Amino acid sequence: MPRPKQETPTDREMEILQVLWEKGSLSTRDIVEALNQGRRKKLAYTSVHTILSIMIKKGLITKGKDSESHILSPVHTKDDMEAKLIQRLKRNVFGGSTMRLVSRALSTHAASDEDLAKIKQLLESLEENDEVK
Amino acid sequence: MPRPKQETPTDREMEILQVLWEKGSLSTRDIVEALNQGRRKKLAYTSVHTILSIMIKKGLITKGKDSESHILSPVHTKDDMEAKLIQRLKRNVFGGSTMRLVSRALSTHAASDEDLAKIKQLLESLEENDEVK
DNA sequence: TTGACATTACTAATTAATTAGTATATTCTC
DNA sequence: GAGAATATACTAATTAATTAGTAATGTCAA
Repeated sequence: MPRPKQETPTDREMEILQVLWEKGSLSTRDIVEALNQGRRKKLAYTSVHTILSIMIKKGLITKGKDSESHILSPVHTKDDMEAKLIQRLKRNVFGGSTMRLVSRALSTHAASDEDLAKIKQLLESLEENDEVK
Repeated sequence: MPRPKQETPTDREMEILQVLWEKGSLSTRDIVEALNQGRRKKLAYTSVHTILSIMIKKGLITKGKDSESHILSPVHTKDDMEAKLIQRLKRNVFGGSTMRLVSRALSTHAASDEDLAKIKQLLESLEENDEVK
């Protein structure tokens, strides 16, 4: 058996999704231009097109109806995808522990004071909700 | 150009590294057995061997000297690898923001009260260190 | 030492991902 | 509408990852 189909986006696919989440639904041409913005080695239109085809097959993006049939939109929201990818890292690397993941993230690269404050706020609100799992 | 060489471990490679970090240096046979522990579909010895060869080439694991030439050990510590993978996710998905990553991790799947307390403690210590970015 | 068994190396097959060239279809301009 | 320009589809080539079979090597007991 060969490599299994990857349900989560690859790096390149992620890059494309980021563009779509930021700018909304776009044509292939627009996506290519956004990707090549400030990039040493430009990607060929056709290369991007191939990846987009794969992403459609995977269900990561979808074509518009009728006259917008060449406009591409993300299927999942950015939030959902972020959650899914965190979930994956948590499972594969941190033995399913959110706590371990967060600790590592914080101790490796300290955030700014502001950020720490925000995280604290978030913690407070979580405690208020009494969201025990 | 084809797909770029992946510097970070794949899922299967990660699984092997987890075994090595937990049990220390092991022979191929021991790794195979640990992997197949409680697994519906067992992996063939040779399949694991091939992956181990790739991992050696990548510099993820290394062979012992002389009489231990068939004993395999991880090159990087678990902590280092965790940090590297978090870094990667942060860059590819969260625009490089630790804050956004941690927020998503916490809001998606709430940790237990104990865990929240531990994270709070961690935040305190970070603030004490005055470790700004 | 020689045969049995276990370990390791080599080879192969399959699919995913990435890149891009060529061909076809569509659209816009004159 | 014909020709040019642009957009999309089809095809292809290359490498990584995953799986595993077969060959070669090493080890140990009789």
